[in-house]
Amino acid sequence: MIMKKAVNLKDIARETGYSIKTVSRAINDHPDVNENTRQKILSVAQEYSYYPNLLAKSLRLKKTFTIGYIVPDITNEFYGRVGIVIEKEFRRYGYSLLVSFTEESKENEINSLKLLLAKRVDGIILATVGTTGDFLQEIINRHHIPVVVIDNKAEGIKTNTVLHDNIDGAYVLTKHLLEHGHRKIACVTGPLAETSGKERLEGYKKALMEYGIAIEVQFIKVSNWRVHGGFDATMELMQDMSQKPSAVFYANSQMALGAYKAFKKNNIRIPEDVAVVSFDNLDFTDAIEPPLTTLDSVEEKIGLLASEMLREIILNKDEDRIRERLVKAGLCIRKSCGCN
Amino acid sequence: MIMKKAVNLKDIARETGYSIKTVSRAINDHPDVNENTRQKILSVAQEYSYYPNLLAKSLRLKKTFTIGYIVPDITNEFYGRVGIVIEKEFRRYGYSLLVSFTEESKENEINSLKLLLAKRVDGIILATVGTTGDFLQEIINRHHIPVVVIDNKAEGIKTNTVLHDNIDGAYVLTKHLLEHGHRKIACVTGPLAETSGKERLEGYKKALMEYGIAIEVQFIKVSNWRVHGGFDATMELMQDMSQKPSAVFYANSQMALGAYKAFKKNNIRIPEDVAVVSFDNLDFTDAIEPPLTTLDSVEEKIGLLASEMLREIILNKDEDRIRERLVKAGLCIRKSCGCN
DNA sequence: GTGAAAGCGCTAACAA
DNA sequence: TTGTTAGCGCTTTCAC
Repeated sequence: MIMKKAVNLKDIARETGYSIKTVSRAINDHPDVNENTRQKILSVAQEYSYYPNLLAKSLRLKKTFTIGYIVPDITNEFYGRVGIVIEKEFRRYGYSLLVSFTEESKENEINSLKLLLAKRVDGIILATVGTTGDFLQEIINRHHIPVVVIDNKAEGIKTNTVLHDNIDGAYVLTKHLLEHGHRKIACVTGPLAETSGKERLEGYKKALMEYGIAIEVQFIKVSNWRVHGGFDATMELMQDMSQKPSAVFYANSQMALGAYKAFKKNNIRIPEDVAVVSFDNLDFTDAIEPPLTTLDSVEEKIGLLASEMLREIILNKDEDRIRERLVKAGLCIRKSCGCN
Repeated sequence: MIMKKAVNLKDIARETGYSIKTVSRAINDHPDVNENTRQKILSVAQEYSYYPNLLAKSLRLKKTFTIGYIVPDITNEFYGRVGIVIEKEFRRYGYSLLVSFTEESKENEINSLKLLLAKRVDGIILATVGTTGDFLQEIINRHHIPVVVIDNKAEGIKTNTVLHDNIDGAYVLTKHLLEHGHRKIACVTGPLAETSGKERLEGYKKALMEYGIAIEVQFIKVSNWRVHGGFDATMELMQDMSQKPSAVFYANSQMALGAYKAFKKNNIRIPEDVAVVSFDNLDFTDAIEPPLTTLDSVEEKIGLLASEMLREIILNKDEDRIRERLVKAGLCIRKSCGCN
C-alpha cells in the first residue's frame, strides 16, 4: 500500500501562493499577518485537513507538550484517580500524557524513565518504587527534566514531592482501633523499601507505643499492595499464630479487599471477630460488606498539587528550589472498625 | 537558569573523532562498523549519558513508536486492565502509550484524536463513545493511521474491532435469572448511542422474549456506566413502580456497585429481595457481599487481541482488510443471583 | 506585512 | 568500513 504523505506547511503554501512563513504565522495565530490572508490560508488548511506535525515543532522548539506519568499499576484505583486529574489539568494547556506501568519493578522504572527521556518529555510525574535514587538524581542534574515524585519518597535524593502523610494516616487509623479497645492489632503494609510501606508501618508503631503496647513481630506482615498480596498476608496471619489479632490495619485498600476475601473464606466475621481499617477511600470501600473504615480521599488533591507543581517548574524553570507538599487526611468512619 | 544542551550525535562524533554517521551506526547496532570503533563510541556515549533524540528520529523515519489509547475513564477497572495489557505488549517492541480520557464526551474524543494525529502516533486503540463515526472515517481514509476500536462499535463506519460479545453476554446473564424463576427482571444499561449499551439491552430483551415475557418499559433504565449512575438508576427503579422487579441485570459492574449501595440504603437484601447479575468480573466483584454473579473476565483477552491486531496492521500496512474479533464469555456464578 | 535561508538531531542514499 | 550530503516539517532571525 502506498502511504499518502501527510499535508504540511509547504503544501499549504504552494496551494495558497503564500510563503511557508506566512502560512505558519496564520496557523499559529501570530499577529503580524493580514486578516484576509489568514482567512484564506485557514480555509485551505481546513480543506486539506492539515494537522501540524508536532514532532517537527517539538524538535525545533525543544518542547514536546508531553508529560510522563509512571506508576506501578493503573489497575489500582488510586493511581487511576490521580492520573485522571493530571491528564485533565494538563490537557487544558495542550499537553498529553505518556504513561508507563512499572509493576513495582526497579528495572521497569528505569527503562520507562530512559524511554521518556529519549522522547524528551517536558516533565515527569512518578510514583517511584523508591530504589532508583541514583538514576533519578542523574536525570534531574544532567538532563534537567523536572520530576515530581508522588506516593513514595525516592531513596537518597532530594526532589519535588507530593505525598500522602503516611505516618499520620497510619497513626490515625491505628489509634482509632485502639480507641475501640483493641490491643492485639496486626499490620499489613507494603514493601519497606518504599517510604509509603515503611512510614505506614511507622505510624502504626507510633500509635501502639503511645498506648504502651509492645510491638509483636508476628503481627506485622509485609506484602505488595495488591489484592492477592492482602489475601495471602491475611491467610498467614490466621495460620501462624498461637494468639490471633482482634483487629488489622491494612496499608492500602487493595490489600484490605483481599483480606475480606480471606476472612470470608474462613468464616471470620468483620467486625465481630476481627476489626479492619485501611488507607484509601475508593469506589468499592463503602459497597463492600461491612463498609470499610478508611481515610478520606486524597487522590484529587494529590493529582492537583502534583500538576500545579510540575507546571510551575516547567514555566519558571526554577529547578533548584525543592518543593514538598504533604497531604493529611481525616478519618472516614464506616462499620468495619466496629463503629455504629 | 541556563538549560544545558542535551548531548547529541554530533557531540559524540566530535569527541571520538568519528563521523556522525559512524556514531549513528554504532549506536543503532548497525552491522557495518568495526567492533573496536563501536566499543569506543559506546563508551563515550555512556560517559556523556547520551540518549538519542527520538523526536528527530521519528521525524526522519515517520514513525514515532507511540500508540494512542483513548478511553472514557481509566478509573473503570475494565479499561485499566485492558490498558495494562496493551502497554506491556507494546513495550516489548519499544513503543509507549499516549493516553487520553474522554469522560464519555464526543467533543473530548475528537480533540484527543486530533492531538494524537498531530503527534503522529503509529496507531490508536480507542474505546469510542460511538458517535464520532464521520471523524473516525476521515482519520482512517485520509491520515492512514490504523485504528482498532474496542468495547463499542463506531456508528456508521467499518473499522477494525475487538468487542465483547454484548448480545450474547447479556442474554446469558438474563437467562440465568430466568432459570432462577424470576419473571420481573429489570435492566440498567449504558447510553443507547453506544453499541455496548444498545446491544446489552438487546441481549436482555432476547432472553425475555425467548421466555415469552413482555418487555416492560419501566423496567428499563438507561444510565452512564458509572457508580453514581447505577445508584441513581436503582433508586428510580425502587421509587417509580407500582410493582417492583425481583431481579436486575446491570450492564456493567460499576453500576452494580452503585446498586449495592442503593439497595443497602433501602434495606433491601440481595438476593432474597432482589437478585442481581452484572457484566464485568473485576477485583471487587467477589469481595462485596453477596459476591456478584458476572461473566468471566475478558480484559486480558481483549487487550491482547487488540494489541496483536494493531501491531499486525502497523507491520503489514494491510489497511484495507477490516478485522473483527468477538470475545464470548461464560458465566461466573456467585451468590447475588440466588445460587448456592 | 511578507519571504529566504538556516537549523533542530537524526537517518539514508550515495561515494570513497 | 567510513564519510558527505540532503532532507524530515517546523520556527526564527534577518532582510525587504
